[in-house]
Amino acid sequence: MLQSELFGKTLRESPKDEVAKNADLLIRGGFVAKEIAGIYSFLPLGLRVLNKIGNIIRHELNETLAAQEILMPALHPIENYEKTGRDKIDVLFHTELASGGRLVLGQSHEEIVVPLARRFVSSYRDLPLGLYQIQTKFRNELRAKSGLLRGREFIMKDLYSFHADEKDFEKYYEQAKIAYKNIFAKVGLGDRTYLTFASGGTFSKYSHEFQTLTDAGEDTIYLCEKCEIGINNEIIGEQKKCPQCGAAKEKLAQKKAIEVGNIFPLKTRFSDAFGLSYTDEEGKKHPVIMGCYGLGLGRVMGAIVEVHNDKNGIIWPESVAPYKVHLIELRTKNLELSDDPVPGVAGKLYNDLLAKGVEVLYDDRGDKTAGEKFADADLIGIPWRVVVSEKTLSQRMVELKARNSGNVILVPAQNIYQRITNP
RNA sequence: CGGGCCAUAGUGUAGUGGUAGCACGAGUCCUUCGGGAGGAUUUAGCCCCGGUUCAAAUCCGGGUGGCCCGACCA
Repeated sequence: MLQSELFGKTLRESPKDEVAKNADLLIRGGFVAKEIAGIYSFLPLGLRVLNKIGNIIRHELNETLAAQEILMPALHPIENYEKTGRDKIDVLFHTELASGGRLVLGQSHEEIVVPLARRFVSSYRDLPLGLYQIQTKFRNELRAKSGLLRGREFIMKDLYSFHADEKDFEKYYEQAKIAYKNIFAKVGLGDRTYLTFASGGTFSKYSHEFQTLTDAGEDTIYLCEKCEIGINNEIIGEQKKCPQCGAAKEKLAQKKAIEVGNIFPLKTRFSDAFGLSYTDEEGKKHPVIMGCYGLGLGRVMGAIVEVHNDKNGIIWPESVAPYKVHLIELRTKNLELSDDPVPGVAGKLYNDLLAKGVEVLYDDRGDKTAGEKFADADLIGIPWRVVVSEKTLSQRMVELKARNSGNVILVPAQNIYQRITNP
């Protein structure tokens, strides 16, 4: 992508109405733009990050959980919610059809996916089944806050699993923990995201959250260093100890964290409500056992920014960075463009990297000073910065800088690919 | 939903009753250009409604919106 043509611009100053670091950096870097509180547009850079996160999730759910991706509607008939008693949930947005039918905007999709599954699931042979989607959710939060961390409209992955019995469900649930662990590791949050015990509500003793440690988080968890798990405030309040090893509350470390995902057993709560059942080998009918697994993409993106930044801007983990390489040309002073070797070398490197499948943002802007380009590169936070200038070309080299370590080396242009693929 | 702070140009700000200013951005020109360059010139603004006053960005009332704290968060 030529940066001269990129939609969105960096801002020199922090927006005055954003305190949250994630919103500040994402807005200044040109990743997102705020529409109203808790509702953001994703610009080209931000969308690329969001899609990277989404594809990591897809890969993991497809491979580890054999789940299948679908896409369900955002508009839901309220009748389905009346069947489950969730029509009274206060975060629901309500609307209606021109013909008068009442609708709600989806905040979760049990009321859609269960009737959907009922159309096709009738035998034990149809189970187990995992269905997921990545889709916009709507929650009429009383207070949106913390930038992308708590929005009123947000992209979420929601997975629903269907099982013949408890045992099969539990097996899948444990696999889901592994899949989630893999996902958070891949997006660069692995070292500070903890499986956390939370209340199971009415249908189970526990559910589990995935909590990323950050002071920007709105939850308080208790960390058991020994078990490497967290315990949610509501659980610790009841039990005063680690549910896994029994360590006393006083031995646990109190931390601020943001809930980036959750998984929980639904048992038969929704299958009962919609009559979702199957017939076993002996012709007997049983309710389907369900689990539900959520993961907020925007929230993950915000959490990554909260965790990976310095005073100059974002430091994207390579797996989710909008581009792998930020190629910067610094044109030579006192030379006509046609006499300047810099754009030619930079342009060739750009095309060579593209041909090898490397994602490159090419800062070809001719009217920006070096300082401005470097400041933008730091802010945007692409992992590898490559500078082509009169100075580097005088040594027949280009400069390679790692955003995370700050290490700078001079290498021949043709060695860049090898350097960034085997650093 | 309770409480607090706030609302001036695309962004950040100054202006506390008397002609709305500055910086950045954006446009044009010149000189610059390896860490947010300099000069010239142009562009663009008082959230909305009502009230007080000769006169309101400024004071008062009511909206709307934003941020923060709390409550809430299947």
